[in-house]
Amino acid sequence: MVRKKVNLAHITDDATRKSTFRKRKNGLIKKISELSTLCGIQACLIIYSCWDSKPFVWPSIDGVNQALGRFKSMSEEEQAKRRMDQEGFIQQRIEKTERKLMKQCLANRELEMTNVMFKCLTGESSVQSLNKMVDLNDLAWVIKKNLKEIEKSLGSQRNNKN
Amino acid sequence: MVRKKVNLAHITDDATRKSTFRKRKNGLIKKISELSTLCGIQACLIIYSCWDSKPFVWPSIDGVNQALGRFKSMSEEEQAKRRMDQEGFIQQRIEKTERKLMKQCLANRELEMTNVMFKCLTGESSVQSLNKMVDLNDLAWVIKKNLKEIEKSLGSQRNNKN
DNA sequence: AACTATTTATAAGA
DNA sequence: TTCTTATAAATAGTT
Repeated sequence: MVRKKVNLAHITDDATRKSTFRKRKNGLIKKISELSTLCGIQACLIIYSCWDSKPFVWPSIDGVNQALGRFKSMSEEEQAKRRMDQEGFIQQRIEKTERKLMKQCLANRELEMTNVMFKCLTGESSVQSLNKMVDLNDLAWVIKKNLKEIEKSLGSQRNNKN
Repeated sequence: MVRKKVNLAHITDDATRKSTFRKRKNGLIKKISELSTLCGIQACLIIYSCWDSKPFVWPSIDGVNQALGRFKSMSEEEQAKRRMDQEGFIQQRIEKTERKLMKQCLANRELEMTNVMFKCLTGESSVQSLNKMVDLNDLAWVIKKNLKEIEKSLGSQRNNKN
């Protein structure tokens, strides 16, 4: 262990640099999404790295995070009520479809935003830009995390009741 | 003191929200500049808040404005063509889902949002742009609805288990 | 704008 | 890569 104070200069070792990049990139994404949620502001983050074939863009996932924030701060009663009037079978279908839809919506948001912004910033032609579209795995990661948060939130609320 | 764990939801108190924004914005700028230095990558951060009259841009507003200038000076035809390309590309993806109509609606909003964002960045009619930004809430509403569905599903699943 | 008790992020190591 | 853990760094609440 023995963590050292970070030396603010370019990391020369390839493996270390890549590892640091992964960790700090995730940290940054978390921070910007928190800032957006907490303070209700618009923000955009673009990261180009040699390790990702496509530029990472965090545009308005902000909308989702804000929605999640509101969801989390909902009163327990509302949530309980919401849960009550549902039938299992149909919800399973809804869940699947809605997840898919949300993913699709986000993906398309990302595609558009990335496409336009990337072109703006680089002045590249549209064909080249299309090849550099957002990595959908990044989106999947965000969605997965959000869903985990929801589950956690629901779980702990439930536990509090019992 | 007695610092609490941060509640990830919109801060309602104005003074607190502003204070938090100032602190976290600085933190974010520090983080992105560190990431850039340490890992030798390119990154861009844009923050638009109601407390700053101009959007904050890192690394420099000049570089971004320059890039955006290229976009603005593009011919009308090129922009129209570009837009068609995007919609065509996205449409293909949409056809894979069961929710074509809803998606199209969102796509249109996205185009508007992108335009608005660029207007903000170029400092062009920032007041109008800010007002339009609020329309993002409509989009958030749609996504929020989806999330509520997921919430219901998760809740009933849990109930079914017990 | 400064201060710290805490939380949060993360450099190293496994 | 992923996870763990000791420590550095960020920051919420307060003055």
